[in-house]
Amino acid sequence: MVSISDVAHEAHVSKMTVSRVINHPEQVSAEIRTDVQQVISQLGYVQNRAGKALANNRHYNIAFILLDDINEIEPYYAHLLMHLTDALRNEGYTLEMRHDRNFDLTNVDGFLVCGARHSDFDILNNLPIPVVIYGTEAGITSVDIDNKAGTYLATQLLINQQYQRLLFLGMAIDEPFETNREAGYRQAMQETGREPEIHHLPNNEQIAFQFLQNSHLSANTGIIAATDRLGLGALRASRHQGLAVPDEVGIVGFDGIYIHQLAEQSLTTVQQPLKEIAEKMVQLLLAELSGESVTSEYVVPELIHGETTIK
Amino acid sequence: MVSISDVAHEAHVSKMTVSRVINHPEQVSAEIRTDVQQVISQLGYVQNRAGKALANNRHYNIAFILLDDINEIEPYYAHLLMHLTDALRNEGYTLEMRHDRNFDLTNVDGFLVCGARHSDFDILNNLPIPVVIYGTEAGITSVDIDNKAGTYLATQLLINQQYQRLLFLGMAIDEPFETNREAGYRQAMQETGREPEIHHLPNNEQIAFQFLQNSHLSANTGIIAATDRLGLGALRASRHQGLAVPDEVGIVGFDGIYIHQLAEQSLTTVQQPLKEIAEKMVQLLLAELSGESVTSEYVVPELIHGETTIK
DNA sequence: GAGAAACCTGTTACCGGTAACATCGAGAAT
DNA sequence: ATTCTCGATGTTACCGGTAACAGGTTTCTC
Repeated sequence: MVSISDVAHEAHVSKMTVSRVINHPEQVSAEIRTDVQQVISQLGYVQNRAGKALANNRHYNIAFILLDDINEIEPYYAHLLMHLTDALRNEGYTLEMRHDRNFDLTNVDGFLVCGARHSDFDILNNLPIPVVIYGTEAGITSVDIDNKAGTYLATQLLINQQYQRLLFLGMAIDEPFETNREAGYRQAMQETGREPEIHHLPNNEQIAFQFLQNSHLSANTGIIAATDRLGLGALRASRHQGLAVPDEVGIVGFDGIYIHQLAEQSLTTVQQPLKEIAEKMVQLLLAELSGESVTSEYVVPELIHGETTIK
Repeated sequence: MVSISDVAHEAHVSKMTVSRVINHPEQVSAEIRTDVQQVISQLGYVQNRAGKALANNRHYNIAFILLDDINEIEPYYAHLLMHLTDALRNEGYTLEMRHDRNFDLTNVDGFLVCGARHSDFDILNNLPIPVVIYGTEAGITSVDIDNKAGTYLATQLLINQQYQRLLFLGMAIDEPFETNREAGYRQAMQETGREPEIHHLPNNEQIAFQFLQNSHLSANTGIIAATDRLGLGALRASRHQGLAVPDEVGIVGFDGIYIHQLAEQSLTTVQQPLKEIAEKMVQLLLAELSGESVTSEYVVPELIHGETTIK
């Protein structure tokens, strides 16, 4: 592996000049700068992360902490992880995965957290290194999807498609993302003078399926599900009861995890833009690391039209 | 963060003695050793990876390269990744994810590769740092599941359950894992004097579903699927045609990715023991890194009884 | 009981990089 | 012409850890 000394020697300058060309190119004369840059690309020099880490009192390593059950969220976990890694790699950082609540500070510069619950926020708020969470909570830098806007869009879609009864399948947990998804539905209903009808269930397609078997379904029903898993349960129940989807029952899920696979019909859904989320999380974390003060950000969900809504 | 110097100072010894207590404890007198160990745990000292990396001419970072389409294999990708990370973390390494064919050597000590195809092996064979692949190929250290044993078990199960016709749904690719899965089926068929019936399809539940709609199904059929996705398609087709599963049609998948979710009935399947696979991969890679010569390993698949086979 | 060997601990130098300071030459100011 | 300033580069020291060697005791050997 070629080191900064090799470059320095080859370019007949000191290591320090090479370092400057990389980190503060404006401090180096144009002539020497191009010389050195040429030698760098000629030798294929890449900075050694360990050396840089030691000199800068950094680790160039970020811990990604997954607090959700991995079985619950595999599909988007994998994608989020991939996008986070890519974004960090571009900045010379590695991503280390964890799935416990130790928040071990050794050899990491910051935390990216996914699936944090109320009970975690106290600890997260008092960590001595930067933290960015995926989700919403006052006091912690976060990136979140606009959940309310998502279900609002979904509900509007089903309203426009003339379904008479509009049902919301929510999750049986007390977390902001659930409350907000419900709020989006409520708002769309209220604006069009409809009575909301809300059921809370565990986030499981089988349970949703069974619940809807108990005479909750009828023709001309639109179902707004708080998650794709619930939406998938609704799809199965509809088909099982001989109700045509989307002609008699329309369904919109939330998350966008089943687009590529599995569903008997592809689910219309509110998709989480995972790449954008990952990039924003990394951007915020690195900004915090360089001492900037940052504010939480929201991303806009996108309605993906599948085969469970009309047209 | 407490450094080795802090420990040395507190324990009234040199840095070198502390280093020895950690890396070569047998070289230090019992008395001093316990002293130092006590100071270490008292101060909560943990080695700095960057310092260690620089001194040892290592990076303590491994690249995990995913060459499969992430959409194809999300579910087990997420789990494999988690187990790999855990195993490496125990040894002081981080795992860095990639999904391209660059095999960039900078800042990594070795590669773990998943989803490599024939065309990749030339490059992999000539990399100057250790590589362990998930799968089989002569010349490259690998960990693989015994695919043949898996389908052999699956086929035997369906034979024992008295299904008359036994169908194998294979994948339409020419890779060892496919050939071996087919071979396990063939062997079990041959040993019981049956005629194999094999169809090759793209690995997609919808395609399997449609294929089986064309009069390929009948009562008293056992289906051995080369993947869970094909198995899921078979399950849907059976149900759609009013064939009772498992009473009239028995189905066994392969991979174990749908155990926790999604299927209308849980799929009986040949499960890949991902934790064991991950641990073996890491163990082999680290052994190679310390100069030992290693040989590829196989892990034994386990039959998971779901609701698509009898009892 | 002297020399050798074994054992234990400390010292030095280095891994690759960068901050802080030192140096040097050229042009500006007076 | 002399000093001042500034821009460009080099030198030194250090980040945290470890290999290689040095030095000091103790134990063994005959």
